[in-house]
Amino acid sequence: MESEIHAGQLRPGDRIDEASLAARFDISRTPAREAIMQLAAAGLVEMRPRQGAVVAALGAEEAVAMMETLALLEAEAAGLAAERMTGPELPPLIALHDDSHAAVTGRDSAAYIAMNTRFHELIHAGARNDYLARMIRDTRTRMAFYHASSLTQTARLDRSWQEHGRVVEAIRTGDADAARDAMRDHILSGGRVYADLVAALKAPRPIAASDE
Amino acid sequence: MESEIHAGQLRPGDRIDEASLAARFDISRTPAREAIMQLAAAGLVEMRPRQGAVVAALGAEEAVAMMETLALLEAEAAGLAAERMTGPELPPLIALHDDSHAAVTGRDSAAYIAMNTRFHELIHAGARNDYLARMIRDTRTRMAFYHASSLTQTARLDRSWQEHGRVVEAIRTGDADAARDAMRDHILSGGRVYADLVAALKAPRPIAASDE
DNA sequence: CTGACCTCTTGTGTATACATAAGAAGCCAG
DNA sequence: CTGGCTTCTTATGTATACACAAGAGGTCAG
Repeated sequence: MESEIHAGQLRPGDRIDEASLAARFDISRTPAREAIMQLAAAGLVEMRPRQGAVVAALGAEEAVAMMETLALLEAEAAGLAAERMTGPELPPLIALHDDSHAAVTGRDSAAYIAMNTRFHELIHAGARNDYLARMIRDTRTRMAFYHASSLTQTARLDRSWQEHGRVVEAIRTGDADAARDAMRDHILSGGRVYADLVAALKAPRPIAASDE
Repeated sequence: MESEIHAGQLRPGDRIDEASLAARFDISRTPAREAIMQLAAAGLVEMRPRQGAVVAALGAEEAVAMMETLALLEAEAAGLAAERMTGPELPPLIALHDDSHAAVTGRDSAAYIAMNTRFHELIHAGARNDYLARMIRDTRTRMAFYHASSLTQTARLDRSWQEHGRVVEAIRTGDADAARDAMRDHILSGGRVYADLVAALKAPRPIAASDE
């Protein structure tokens, strides 16, 4: 549903019609309405009384605020992982990082993106804080529109991989502060994501935002 | 609605019946159902398929995770406020802090709690990050049950006020790191909130949790 | 020709009725 | 007496019908 809407092509500001949605999925208006409310709760659409739901459009300030917050949350997750990851969890993380290098040299964006996702998930799990992990997930969902991974640009794969390496090393040595710094830098990627964000917000169909 | 339910006496684990809720407010089941779903989206109730909604019960690990995350978020807000609060915003914060001292010496918990809320709101506003502020609000809402302010214990008013003082001083001097540390310590209040949390989780009717 | 008012259409908000599955209670067999 | 099965109740999930408000379009007056 969420993917149906967002993998589909809906631009921010577009209206979502209950009746159309119901007809499209061959269901009644009631569950369609509930689905819209769930999207509204997730922050993907905005509901105005007596006016229905429109796909949420992020302002520049809000987008920057979300990036800033996401960097904070991811950094904390890395820091906690550095403190809390136990022995058996470390090898899989290192192995994944090593494996992902093949995707970099092979310029295989799709493979690297999948591995990147898994990489971050492993760290979230290692942080031992489900609430923090949930906030990260929610934030990334809300940014989905503007967050079409810039890892499709093969030039960024190597940079991302090196940044991952810093994170892994900090976690491996149990250096929480270093892990936080490395992850924050990774998410913000030297600040250039802000330029990407502004570019995405100005584009007629926002697609590229931050890399990781 | 949310206040109707939580200011009312509902214990975690209690079921929420759509029909009863509808009858209680003299509305149909449809809006009652929507209200329940909103509570579910806010994390206050948990919905299980074909089983209805029950008031969310926090496990010990989850409660600790939320406290840990809240401390992170509040600390960041204070740090950002130290960097971003402009001249005109500072005097009101300092004035509020000074005024609240009267509530401490007078052992007026109600007055201090109100000023405490305002105190944190001023800092959130000064952080210039609405998304961060929203996450803090949401987290506090989810903890409402276990967060019945321990500031009703007059012995903690003085400690809280002194902690506020550290935060104000750090913000006043623009020391972001100090502001973060002071706020984190304030929220966690020397770690004793964890004991409170465990106590609240064990109590038949959880009421006291953290102070601030 | 322009602007305001009226009407009509469209879609949201709400109520009610029906389908269905989960849980409880009662019954029967071992 | 106990355990399993069947039946029934109850509440959720879904569909449909109605009420109403907002916006669009047309018409009439100036």
